[in-house]
Amino acid sequence: MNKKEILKEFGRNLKAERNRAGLSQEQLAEKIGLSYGQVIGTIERGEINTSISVVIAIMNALNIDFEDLFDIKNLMK
Amino acid sequence: MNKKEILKEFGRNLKAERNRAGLSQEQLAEKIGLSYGQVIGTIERGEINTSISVVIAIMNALNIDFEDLFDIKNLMK
DNA sequence: ACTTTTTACAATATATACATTGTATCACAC
DNA sequence: GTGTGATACAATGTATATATTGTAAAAAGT
Repeated sequence: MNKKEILKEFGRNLKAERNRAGLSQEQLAEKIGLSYGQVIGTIERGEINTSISVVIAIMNALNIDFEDLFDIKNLMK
Repeated sequence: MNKKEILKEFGRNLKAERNRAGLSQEQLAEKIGLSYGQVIGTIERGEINTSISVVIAIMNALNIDFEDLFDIKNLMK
């Protein structure tokens, strides 16, 4: 699994989890301290390789684990 | 736990896991496709907020889990 | 003591994430 | 059909991670 694929799957998972939590991109952005919801959009589309601190903030905000965002079994391939 | 503390603990854990694997900063950098070992040094000192793809590459290279690098219980506080 | 390896630290250049604003489209409610 | 909220997408500026090279010091081995 290459970097681009990892980021795309991360984006898909994030979108699903965010919707499950009933939050808009804007609401999630505010919750984790990002200035604007557009950033969440770019992450969900797999366009940017965001920082570990943002990922952790997302995990906290949505109350989910690393495994909910990244499929470990696939990562190792 | 704020961002700076998270990055510092991440750095400490990374250093411990890297030593456990018997790799130098330089060797780990090469293994995960970073150009130079200095970058590993800055991560271990908690100076930079690196990308999720680098963290995943580290997990693969050292054959460890997210929990080995970040203490989930503390992150939530 | 000497050599070798590893790590720390500094400086500069480049790539890219993030901030900010604006526009357009889509979906849904009314 | 109109209005409203959510998302996609573009452009520009700023902040920061990474690339690259160099020097120094600390650590480890001989």
